[in-house]
Amino acid sequence: MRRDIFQAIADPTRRAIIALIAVQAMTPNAIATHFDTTRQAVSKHLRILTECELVKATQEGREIHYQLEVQKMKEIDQWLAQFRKIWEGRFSELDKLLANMKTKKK
Amino acid sequence: MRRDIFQAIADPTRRAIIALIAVQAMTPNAIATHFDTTRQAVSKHLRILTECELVKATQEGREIHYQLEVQKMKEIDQWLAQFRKIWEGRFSELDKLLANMKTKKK
DNA sequence: AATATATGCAACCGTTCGGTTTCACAAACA
DNA sequence: TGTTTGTGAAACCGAACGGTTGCATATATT
Repeated sequence: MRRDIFQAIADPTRRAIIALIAVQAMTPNAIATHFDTTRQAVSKHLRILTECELVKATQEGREIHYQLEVQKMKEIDQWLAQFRKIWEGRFSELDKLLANMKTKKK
Repeated sequence: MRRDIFQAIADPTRRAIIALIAVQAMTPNAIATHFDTTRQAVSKHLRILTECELVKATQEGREIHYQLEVQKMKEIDQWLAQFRKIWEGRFSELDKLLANMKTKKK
């Protein structure tokens, strides 16, 4: 089991769950009504999301409320940061040209 | 085959390849030397990255140069945007409180 | 022309994934 | 106390994943 954030958000259902509970904490049953699968399948997704700490569970009687750990989402943002430099900056055009020249020179 | 960006970046080797060619375009052979797998395995990764248009191939004689399609990376950024609102804004604390109250009220 | 180099593709293999069905268990309710 | 409700865990299944080995092909090099 790899179980890192990137593997967690790879599944479209899981991304939808994340978006759902980002608004407000929800129980597995409530979440499941939004999808075309069994409650158990949703439960498995929640387990994966919990394992990589993207989601936090809070028991309340017999109900369990799952809520998004927004902080963890920052890790994706941090990984993206290195590329943001490229697509934002003037960097892009000039340096890509230089890179290509260096390659062709050989 | 799902083959969307999120599935593409789920694999750590693929993320490493992306980071590598972000700096400058590279051939499959050159890329493969950076990893502990066969050239063919890298080739398969490149195929997946190409299919979801994260990477662009340019033939040059018998060599093929793969280069990152930085634009495509923005799509991840765009998906992340909805959560950035939450983790950045004052939004977070107050609204999470309200969301919880609304849940408990029932 | 013969050989070496750069590459992709197909077949195969063990593992993981995402789903279902069945069961177990604790909390709430009658 | 018996029943309903909310939930997780286990066993199973077909599909996809990530890797390897072997082969085919086109371009360079000798």
